[in-house]
Amino acid sequence: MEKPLTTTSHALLGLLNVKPWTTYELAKQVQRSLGWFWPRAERKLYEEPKRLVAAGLATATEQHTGNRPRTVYAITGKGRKALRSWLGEQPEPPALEFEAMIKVFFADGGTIEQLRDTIDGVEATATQRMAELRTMIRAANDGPYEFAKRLPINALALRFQLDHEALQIRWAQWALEQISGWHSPTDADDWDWKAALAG
Amino acid sequence: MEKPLTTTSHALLGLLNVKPWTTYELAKQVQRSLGWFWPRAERKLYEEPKRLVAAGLATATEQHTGNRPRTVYAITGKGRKALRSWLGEQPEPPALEFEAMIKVFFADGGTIEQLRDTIDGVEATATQRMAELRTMIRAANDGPYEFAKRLPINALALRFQLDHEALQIRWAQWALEQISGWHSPTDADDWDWKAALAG
DNA sequence: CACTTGATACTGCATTGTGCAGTATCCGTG
DNA sequence: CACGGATACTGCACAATGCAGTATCAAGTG
Repeated sequence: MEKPLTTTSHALLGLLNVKPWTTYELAKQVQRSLGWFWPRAERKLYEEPKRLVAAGLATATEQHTGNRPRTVYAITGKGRKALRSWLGEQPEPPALEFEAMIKVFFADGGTIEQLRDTIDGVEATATQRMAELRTMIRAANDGPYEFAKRLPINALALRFQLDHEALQIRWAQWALEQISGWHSPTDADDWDWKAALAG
Repeated sequence: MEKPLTTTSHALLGLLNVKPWTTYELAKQVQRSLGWFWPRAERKLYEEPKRLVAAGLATATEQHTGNRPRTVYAITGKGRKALRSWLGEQPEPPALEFEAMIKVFFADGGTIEQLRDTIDGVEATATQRMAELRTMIRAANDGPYEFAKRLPINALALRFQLDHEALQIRWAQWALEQISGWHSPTDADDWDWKAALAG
């Protein structure tokens, strides 16, 4: 009995469609690229390819570096077909886990300083992630990229990530400005929340 | 031995800090509000409050509607203190799960039509979610909202959600325009991906 | 040449979280 | 009074995380 493949399975299949990888490379690559919109723990990435092999969608080749073994995974014809078919299915709507926003939403349980710190943190984190993206883009701009064919679709996804981080930065700056006149998280004086939600 | 509380525990504590809820109400409320930035399955929300009670952060009161039992949870003083303390801790960076973006990123495994459909779907989903948010805002604008004190912080979070959906719509429209001249996901002709990532 | 450090290459285990099915009861409407 | 929809849960299989633990290998340092 083969268990139905998950989104994570298909995501890895997509990576294998680019080229063969060792599990370790796969894990690093997911951190670098895929992880921006499909974050998964390293642990998972050591398990998941085995299912692809079990389903005949990939092959595993045992190799050695001296005494240390390693497994190289490659996509099969059946795998390419499964990927093509999956690309035509309706995706799940996006899911955002944003702990800092919980802290904003429940800021009435704490102080205005805590609220300010939380929003500051949002800006700092987004700024840092934006810088990481910029570094990746610079690398692609400079060196001759290994997979030139993938550059256009790569750019589509990167454009979204960039804007996503920029949105957080803009929101945080706006929010800090808004709360600057508040006395507490629940006492916004005569702040016009209706105006804040217009447009 | 009390197990350490999770982010989900604290999120529920935040809700209980607003008012007491039955588990069912809690589950519905999470779908309506908290779920936008901390989505959790209904199943979880029936389990989690028990831990709050075990830790002394909430109380559970058994009630009855005729023969049907129900549990009402309320926050305790210790719970309020735990919430206040948690609000001062560094939150995890945001995590986005965006299946459609995987399909964009690996579009070279399929056809340009699939890519177009995927991007269309992003726009449709975001448009629908935006409409849901607008409905909520209208409701708050009209009726006298039960928790007027929470309106300002509520508006901060809502503003982000609104912009988050708007970003997806704008990105999808932009992406559709970009790919309109492409022959395949890997043949973007002379499309200038560097320009797409500038700014 | 021995030694350290960081990258490579995994596995085990406890726990969180999901999704679906299943089991009731209650209430309003026709 | 039958029926559908809202209320109020539980069980179970499975997905996924996070952390600790176990090695080997390659490069640089003294």
